[in-house]
Amino acid sequence: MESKTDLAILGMLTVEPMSGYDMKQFCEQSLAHFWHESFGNLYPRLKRLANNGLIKGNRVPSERGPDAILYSLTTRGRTRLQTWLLEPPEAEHVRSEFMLKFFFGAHAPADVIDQMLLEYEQQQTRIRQHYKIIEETLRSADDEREESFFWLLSLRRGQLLTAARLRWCRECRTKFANHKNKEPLND
Amino acid sequence: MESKTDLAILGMLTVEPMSGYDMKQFCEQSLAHFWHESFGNLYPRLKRLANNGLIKGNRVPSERGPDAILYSLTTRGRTRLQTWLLEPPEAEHVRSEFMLKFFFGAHAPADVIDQMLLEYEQQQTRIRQHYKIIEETLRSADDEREESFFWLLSLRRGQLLTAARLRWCRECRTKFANHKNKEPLND
DNA sequence: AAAACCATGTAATTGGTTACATGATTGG
DNA sequence: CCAATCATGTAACCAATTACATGGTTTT
Repeated sequence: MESKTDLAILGMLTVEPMSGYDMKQFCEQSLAHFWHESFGNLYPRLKRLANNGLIKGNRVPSERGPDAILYSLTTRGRTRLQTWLLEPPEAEHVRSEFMLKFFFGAHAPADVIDQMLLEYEQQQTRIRQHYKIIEETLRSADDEREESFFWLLSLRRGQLLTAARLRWCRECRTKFANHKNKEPLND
Repeated sequence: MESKTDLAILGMLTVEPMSGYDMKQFCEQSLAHFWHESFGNLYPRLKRLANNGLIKGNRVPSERGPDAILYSLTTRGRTRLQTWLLEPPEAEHVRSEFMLKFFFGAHAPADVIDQMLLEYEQQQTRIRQHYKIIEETLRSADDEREESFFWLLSLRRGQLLTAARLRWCRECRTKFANHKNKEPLND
């Protein structure tokens, strides 16, 4: 009954009270490189959590649009989050269509794979720029929140991984340049 | 109706004819760091694909156990694989429970997160060793298959990413050592 | 003879996506 | 006034996991 989404919600509410809409944005801005949520999942989960007393919601007028439901953590919710943090994380079932395609890339025309790599490189470059902005925001915030220690390290991980992906991309594209004259597998 | 699993199956069958059991092993050995399949998903998919004429299966005696159904690509299957490779990969919905926990790590006792990082580091070290073995196997194979170009580059990506994760892990654990005296957030 | 591995399969469940519907508010 | 953004919600769908069931073969 309890999904990881529930825990993500509880986690986000430790940052500050949020609406479902806020959470979607928080996912896209701050958790994007390791977490994802959709509205169709978020809203029903929020209702359930409120019914179970882990969060509570108040209808409030929004500064920028129609009324929103601002949720905040209850004691039970905070406790649940803390016990979850004590459990070891479950094994992940990764599925990267990009890498699946690349792995079987011998069966595609070379320039198609090359193009795919180019777009991947551009995407990673955009991500790198995004990280830079986040880093400035985090460092310049004189909030001095305890959490910023973990937020900066999470960011750091994203930066190291993006750098590695970019390096791989360039290596690939170089090797590809020599390889390109050959035709795709004649199958 | 068609899932990515179908394409993964078609892809694996370009390597050689395989049974469902073989495919599960292939996923665990060769695609592990970017693809995952379960039996409960694989077997029904294989039947569907065979019914639709994208693959065909023959019951054969196994060298090491009970009879197996050896599947191989049909012309239609190979064509489907090739057209899929031309399409750009879909955006991925990443969900890393490990990172979710880490991001909210300020709400857990420091030594719990430290332990989590330690286990993560050990896991990545094991993966690195696994890659080393695969690399030797791939390089020493005098198959000289066209595909090995892509296989080695896929491996290379795994190695770069694992190195980045290990580096991050060590950075984290160092910073943690200084941070540890502080208590978890008093919430 | 038991344990471990080989091999295939099905049923129940579930967690989540997509698409759709609605409507308020703001900015150009 | 129109488009974009803000905001919440539901219904249909689906892909995949988990758990279960079965039984052959090899190794110890």
